[in-house]
Amino acid sequence: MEDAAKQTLAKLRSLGHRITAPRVAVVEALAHWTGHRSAEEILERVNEIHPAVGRASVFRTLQLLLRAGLLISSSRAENRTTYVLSPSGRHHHLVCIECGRTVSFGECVAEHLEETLAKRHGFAVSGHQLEVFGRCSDCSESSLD
Amino acid sequence: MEDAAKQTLAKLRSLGHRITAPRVAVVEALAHWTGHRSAEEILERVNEIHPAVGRASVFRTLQLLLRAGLLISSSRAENRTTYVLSPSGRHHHLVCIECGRTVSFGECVAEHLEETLAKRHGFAVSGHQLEVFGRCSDCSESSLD
DNA sequence: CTGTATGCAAAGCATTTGCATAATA
DNA sequence: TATTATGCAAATGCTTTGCATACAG
Repeated sequence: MEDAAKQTLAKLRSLGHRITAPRVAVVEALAHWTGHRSAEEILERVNEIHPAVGRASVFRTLQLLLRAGLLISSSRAENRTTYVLSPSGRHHHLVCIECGRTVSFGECVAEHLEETLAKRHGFAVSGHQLEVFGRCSDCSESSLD
Repeated sequence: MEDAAKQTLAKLRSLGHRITAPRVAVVEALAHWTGHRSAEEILERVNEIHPAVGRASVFRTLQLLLRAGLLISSSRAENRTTYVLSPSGRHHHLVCIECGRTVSFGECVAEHLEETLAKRHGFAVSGHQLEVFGRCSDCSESSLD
């Protein structure tokens, strides 16, 4: 099993949640990719291996992971929400505002900020997401509408 | 009219889009707030002054502003997408992963990153959003489910 | 055992779309 | 005047929910 999947499941368990087959399946599906995926894509992949897992469980698991700070979501791509597993709670990517294509990158410039903000606003910070918007090379070539 | 609204409309016009009453209404509604708002809230405010403006125009205008890089969206709050006007294309905020409350902040740590990423990935960068996730003070007090 | 999680299918809703009409530049 | 934008209302899906059943701990 991928490392990210192990970490994620371990953290889920430590929060008192049960480790069930559907949850393992969703986490493994997510861990198989590096970029953002829609709930539908995740369901499809889960069903290839566990046809019995229902749509509802996928959505419930995504919500659980989101609340646990183990998953990052974005609404820019097309018209659906997309998700990336992130045991560290941090994610950084470029998003094309035209076609929704996303490209992840590693530079993290906000780690020290988390502490400052946590103190200032009384938040228990669990992570962050940096989204850089723009047009990808393909979309830049076409007209701006 | 707020400054942000003027800037936004000017940029829209310069991109070749027509300045219509519904668009002005949406932009003014957005400029009236500092935080994220849902499409429904925007529609309500617009209709208080321009009852004739329809839901579809609000959504179409939001999409237009998004593509023009003048608006930032987030999908964390509750189950709806929320929007903030941002003529600069940049936005930074804290989001509570439990109740969706958002708090904006000014520190920008990504400006120099935009250039690097633009070159490396061939993106025409138009802005960015930094979302810091966590539990707000109220939600930290309640159990973690 | 007991409380949690699941699957199914139907319900709920935010968002989009088609089309005739109206308004901008 | 030619185009672009609008309103209406219905259609479209994504996401959520109720409930009886199955399962983790």
